Amino acid sequence: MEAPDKSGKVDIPKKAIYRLSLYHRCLQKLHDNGVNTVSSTTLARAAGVKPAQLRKDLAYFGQFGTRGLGYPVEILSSVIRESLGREHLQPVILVGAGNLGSALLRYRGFEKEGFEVVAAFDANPEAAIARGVTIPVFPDTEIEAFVRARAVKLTILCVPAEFAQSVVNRLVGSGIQGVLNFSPITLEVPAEVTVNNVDLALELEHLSYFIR
Amino acid sequence: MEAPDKSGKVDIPKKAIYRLSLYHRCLQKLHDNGVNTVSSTTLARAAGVKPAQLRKDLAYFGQFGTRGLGYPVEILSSVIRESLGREHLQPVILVGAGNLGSALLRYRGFEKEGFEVVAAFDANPEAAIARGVTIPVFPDTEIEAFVRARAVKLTILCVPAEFAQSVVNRLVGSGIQGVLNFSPITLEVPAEVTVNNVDLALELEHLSYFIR
DNA sequence: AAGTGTGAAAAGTTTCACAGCG
DNA sequence: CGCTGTGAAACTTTTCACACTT
Repeated sequence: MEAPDKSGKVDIPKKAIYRLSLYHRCLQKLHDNGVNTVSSTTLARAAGVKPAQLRKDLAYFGQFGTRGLGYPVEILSSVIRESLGREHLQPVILVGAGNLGSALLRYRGFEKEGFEVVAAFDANPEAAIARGVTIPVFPDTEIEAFVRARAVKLTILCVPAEFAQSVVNRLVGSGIQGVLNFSPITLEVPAEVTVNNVDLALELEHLSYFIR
Repeated sequence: MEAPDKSGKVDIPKKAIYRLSLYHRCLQKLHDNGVNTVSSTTLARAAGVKPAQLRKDLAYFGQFGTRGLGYPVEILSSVIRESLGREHLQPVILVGAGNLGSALLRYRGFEKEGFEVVAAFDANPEAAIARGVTIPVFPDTEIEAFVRARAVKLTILCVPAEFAQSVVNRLVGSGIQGVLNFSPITLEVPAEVTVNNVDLALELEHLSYFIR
């Protein structure tokens, strides 16, 4: 009964999609522990949300539970995986392999969750390689060719703030559709491109408001 | 006329507080460029929000603008700074100086925004020091004594997921009130402690939903 | 008995539109 | 005239409460 929105997807709260990733991770953990079935109460506690919210979030995608019993861990996990568009391995590139960028490359957090960082780009590839980065690092002039050739859609952006907008313009022009932006700057992109900002100093500043 | 809530603060949307940090940063940039006065339209564009929202957000804290003219950059900047509790330099510690943690230490993003990371703690301080960290790195057994002695209220947490909860318990027990958590896990803390999660893999997963 | 699925109410947030001030 | 400050409307998201299923 719901009308699809302009992008062709039904109306699902944006925050629900964030939580879906959270549920997905919790389900994987349960699966690793050999759990087959989980109730909304238990899964919600693991994810740090209320049971009613979890049930409502899942209901946006269908009916997966059994009344009186709970949700089948493995099935629910695949359903979420599919809903998030994670059935296929997504190649990701990283642009700006300075201090933060090269640390993210050495950090295995992305691989653990099933993303493959296939290449990095920097104005000075040698410096990044010297920092102990093991994946290929190319000069930033090669971004466009690589993104087009490999049809890369996701990028992690760690360049200094003053270069971020011009780099993102080039990325978008080459076909990038999602940007995980670590530069403390508001990026301007076309509506069809999604930007997620991770602004570390901002997060600290936000915290400082709450510490009485 | 507004009733204060339990914590003694008036009812301000949580998201407005996030945006306040954003405005603060934009104002500093304007100030550096010698701008004295700014309209809601201009400042809102810089911050990536709508003018009406900016005005509403500022109105939660008082009346700072001049009708027909705009806002005084320097005054507004200090007012926000004060509202956020940033008048005084806040000491911050970092726990878990592994790959990601030591990168954050070398990265100067926090200092640039006026936070001083005064010490780091790790199970293996030598390894962190070998990674080129220049601020003091202590064994994690010394966390409690340090936090109490220096009255540290903010911490950046970068320990592996399996240790995060027990470390945060110790931090909270020592008086920490704000945690910037990089571990991909839901932390349980008392209500008076604020946790901000930065979950890198989750952000990527969230993006992958939006790339068609 | 246990636990999902869901309408409807409540709460929270954003946007509008315009009165009013400098 | 230009631009702020703000009530009221619109919209979004969360929570409740209970009918319903296994």
